[in-house]
This record gives sequence, C-alpha cells and structure tokens, in this order.
Amino acid sequence: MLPISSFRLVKKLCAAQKHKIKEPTHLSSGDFNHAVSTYRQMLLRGVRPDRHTLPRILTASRLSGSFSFGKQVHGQALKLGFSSDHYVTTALIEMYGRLDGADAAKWLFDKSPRRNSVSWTLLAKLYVMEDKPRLAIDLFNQMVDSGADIDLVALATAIGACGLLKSLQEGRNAHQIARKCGLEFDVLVSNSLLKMYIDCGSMRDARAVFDQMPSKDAISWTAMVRGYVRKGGFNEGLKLFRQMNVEGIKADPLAISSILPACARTAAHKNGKEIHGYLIRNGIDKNLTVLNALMDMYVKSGYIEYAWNIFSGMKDRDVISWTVMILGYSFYGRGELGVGLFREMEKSGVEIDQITYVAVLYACYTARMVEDGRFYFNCLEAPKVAHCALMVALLAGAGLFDEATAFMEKRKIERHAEVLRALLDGCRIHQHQQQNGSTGKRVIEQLCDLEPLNAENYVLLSNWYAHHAKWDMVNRMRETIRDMGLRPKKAYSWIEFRNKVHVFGTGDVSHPRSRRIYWELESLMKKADEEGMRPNSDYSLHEVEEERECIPIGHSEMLATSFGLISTERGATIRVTKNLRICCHCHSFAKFISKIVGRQILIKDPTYFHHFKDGSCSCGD
DNA sequence: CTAGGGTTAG
Repeated sequence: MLPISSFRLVKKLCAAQKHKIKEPTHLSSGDFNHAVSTYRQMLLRGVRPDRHTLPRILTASRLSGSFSFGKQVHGQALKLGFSSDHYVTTALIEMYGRLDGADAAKWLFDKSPRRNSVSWTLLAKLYVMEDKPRLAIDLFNQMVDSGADIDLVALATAIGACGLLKSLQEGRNAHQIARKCGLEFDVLVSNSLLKMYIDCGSMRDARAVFDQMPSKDAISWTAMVRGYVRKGGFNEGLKLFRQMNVEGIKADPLAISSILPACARTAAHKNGKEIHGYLIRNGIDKNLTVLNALMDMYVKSGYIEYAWNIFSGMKDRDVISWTVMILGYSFYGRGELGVGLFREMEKSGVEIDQITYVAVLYACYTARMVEDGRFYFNCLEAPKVAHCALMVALLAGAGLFDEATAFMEKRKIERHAEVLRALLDGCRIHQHQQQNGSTGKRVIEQLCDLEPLNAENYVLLSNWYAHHAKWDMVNRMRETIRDMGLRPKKAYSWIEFRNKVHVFGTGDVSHPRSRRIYWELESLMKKADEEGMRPNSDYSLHEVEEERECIPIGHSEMLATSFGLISTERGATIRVTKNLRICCHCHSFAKFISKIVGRQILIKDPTYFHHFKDGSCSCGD
C-alpha cells in the first residue's frame, strides 16, 4: 500500500507546487516539506525511488529552491543507475539551471549520454532567461544539425530567442525551419512568430503571419493588438480589438490591459469608458493589472478623479498602482499630492522601484519642490539618465542654473538630448533673465548638433530667432529644414463630441462649422482686446504681418476649443488633446476664455494637462 | 502515470 500512496502524494504535491508557484525561488515550504518527508518515508521503508519518482522530487527541490537537497537526490539517482534516463536528466538539467545558472546545466547537458529535443530546448530556454539569446540560438542550430527532432516547443523557444535578440535575420531563418517542418501554422509556433516579428519591430511580417493563421486564439489577438499599440498605432489596435470581439474571442484581462493604453492616448474617450463598462459586466474589474491600466487610462484622458476613485477603492495596490497615481497628479499640476502619495507609499511597505522615483521626481518638478527633489534623488543608488534629466528640469525650473549645469557636469550627462531639453525648459521659464536667452540658444544648438536629423530642433531654433525678432534667420532656418529634406511634425488638436472625434490642423477651414468657429474666436479676441489683454508684450516690436502669425486664432487647439464652445452645452468642461506643446499665446488666451465664458478647459499636450479655470492654469505658467 | 512552450499595466 505504502509505496503507491506515497508515490501519489509526492506526485500530487509536485503538481500542486507547479501550479501555485510562479517564481521558482519563492519558497512555499508547506507542500514541499510534505513531499520531501513522504519521500524520506519511502526511503526509510526501503522503497526504491524509480524513474517516475526521481524527476518529481527533483522538480519539488527546484521549485522550492532546496538546492542541497536536490544535490542529494542527484547522488541517489547516480547510485541507483538512472543517470541516462531522459526524464531524470532533464529534471536535473532544469534544477541545476534554475538554481545554479545555465552554465551548470550546460555542464550536465554536455555529460549526458543522450540528448533529445527536450533537453536541448530546456538549455536554450535557460539561456534566454539569462538574457543570452545568442547562445540559445546557437544551441538551436546545433540541435538542428544534430538531427534531433524539431518539435513545437523547440521552435517556439528558438523563435522567442530571435525576438529577444531583435534579429530579423535569425527570426526569418527560424521561420523558414518551421515552414520546412510543417509546423508554421501551429498556433503555438505562429504565436511565437508573431511576437518575434513584433519584437523585431516588423509589424508587416507579424501581420502576414497573423493573417495566415488558420485559427487564432486570444493570445494571437492580444499580441497583435499590443504590437500596434506599442508602435503608436492606436486606431489599428482598437480596430483589431473590436474585430476580436466580433469573431467571438472574449477579451480577457490580458487583452484589456493591452488595449487600454490605446484608449488612454486617443481623444476618443468613449472607448475607455466602454471598456470600463465591459469590465463591470464581465466581473473582471477586480484584476490588479486591469485596474492599473484603467487608472492610467482615466489619468491620461483627463479624468483624474475617476482614477482616484479606482485607486482609493483598491484592496491591493502594487508599485504600478502607486506610480500611476503619483504621475497622474503631477501630470495634472498637483505634484504636491503626488509627493504626499509617495510618502504614504513608503509607509505601505510596497517595494519602490526606479520608475516610482521618476514619478516622484516629476511630482517635485511640477510642484517646484526643490528640496524634496534633491532628497529623493539622493535616495537613488544608481540614478538613470531619466532621473538626472528631471533633476536638471527641477533645478533649472527653479532658476538655479549654476547648480543645474554643475550637476550636469558632475554626472557627465551634457550630451543627452532629454537632459538638454530639460535645461531648455528652464531657460524658457526664466527667459526674462538676460543671460538665459543666449544660454537657451546655445542649448538648442547643442541639440541640433546631437540630433541633426530631428526637425523639431530646428523649429526650436527658428522660434528662438522669431522670439528675438531676427526674421532673416527665421527664413534661413526654414530653408535649412527644407534643404535637409526634414519634415517637422504638423500640429493637430482633437476634441470628442457626440461620440465622434473632430480633428483640427493649423488654420484649418475644412470643418463644416468652420465659419462659426472662427467667428466665435474673433469675438473672444475682441473682448480680450477690450479688457486690455495683449498677446505678449515682446511681440510688439514685430512687423505687422509676422504679428498676425503669432495671434493664436488659427492654432489647432483654439479651433478645437472654439468648436467645443459652440457645440457643447453651457458650463460643460472642454477637453482638447494636442500632439505638440501648447504655445504661450494660446495658453494665455485659453486662460482668458475660461474666465470670460465661465468654463473649465482641459488641454492635454504631450507633457502636461493644462487645466484652465477662472482665468488661471494648473501649470502655474 | 513523468520533462521543455506562446499574452498584460506605470
């Protein structure tokens, strides 16, 4: 009786462990100890472990991280003569690989008398996990040469390694092998091909695989959606997501978390709200990842209070939940609340990572809390460029240019574009100080030098010349951009109205209500004039024609705002999204409008949410 | 009766 029952128990416990424990290093010792003690009993009563018991007890050792016990079992296996059993060997390879590294596994593998695709694959996977895709691919090629069976799992693993290496060439090669084996259309292989092409940055190849798949599962759809969203193809992603539902594949938490970032980044806020409804209807509104993604979506859509409601109602919060909320408040001009949250987070016991520090430094920056910023920066053991750039932004934003430049020199980060842009922002804020004008220009020139093909840098330079009324140079910059064949981004603004997104470009007259939109803006301008609000005094020197260009009447964000004013009911908040940063004229005009029509206006640009209310803006200018 | 695999949020 005993051998069979013990044996079953060991087996069951191992199986249970495997399901429960995702991280093999996490010791969930209860079950494991049970398995081990049963195994010991077995030995005590003189039951010889066999080729079925040994792999399982080795797996239990691996999952519980009991390396020394595992090594004892290894010794027993050798004594009992199981050193050439496939199942024992692979269990050993995996145990050594996970607990002592891939090299230890390789040593065992090289010694093992017979290899099969499982042991090859195992070793390749270990290399992948150690971020050594090159070695994994080499191993796969050796396996192919050795004449071993190439099966689904071996292919999927090798293809995954190509993706990790971001080598399209290796990936195509593996694809070719899959084709030869007739396994190309297996759903596992196809899914790994999809992911590999996406990782290599080729959505076209990924799409080709996807379109040819005889049957697609939720993983295929999710991978594709995520691929598009990551590349900024939000509408493509949304289209695919809808199609997935049409084809009867239920969106699961993973699919939802992949599509929500797209909802967060388009002006069509109805998408995100619809998905929220779907979550509630399907009872998946408790999943942590989903809630985090949902919070982020609301933050980025301009509904910070919804995000806060979700956050405060959450049972468990992880590092991402906190980070989203801290960043959210900062994005919204409430950095001090972000810093407050960070302090609460420190008490909550959730582990704080590098990105949380990015968030809290950003919070300090938007709240102009220099002292706190310095303190949190010093908490970092190995600050990344992103942290340094925020420190520069914080210092320069507070007018501490000497400290900012000294900091840059000390950290040797003068040649990073994001750092230079942070410094430039500071110069812009403090442009009234005489010397910052020339510093600003020098920084822009450094940027042009660093990224000669980035048209935005020349636009910055051109704007600088315009600001200083050097019109011949403005024209020269325009020629330079044209001669280099560069195309600066065009400005667009979006506003959602009655489930439809309306797009405006600069000086756009294509909207059906265009006349009314301009008429509204003109009458508001007139009122602004009467109230003595002038666009900006330093433009008074400009020639009349140029000055007209500077009047924000044709700017896309104003067109969108005006459309919002004439379409929505009185008092409703207006939400506009813009792809470029708002210009300072539109900024002051928007402040004025918010006051005179008694409406709140939210203009989201790539870096910030400008919340205009009663004549002032959340960014504090 | 056993072993290796493809998807998510800041």
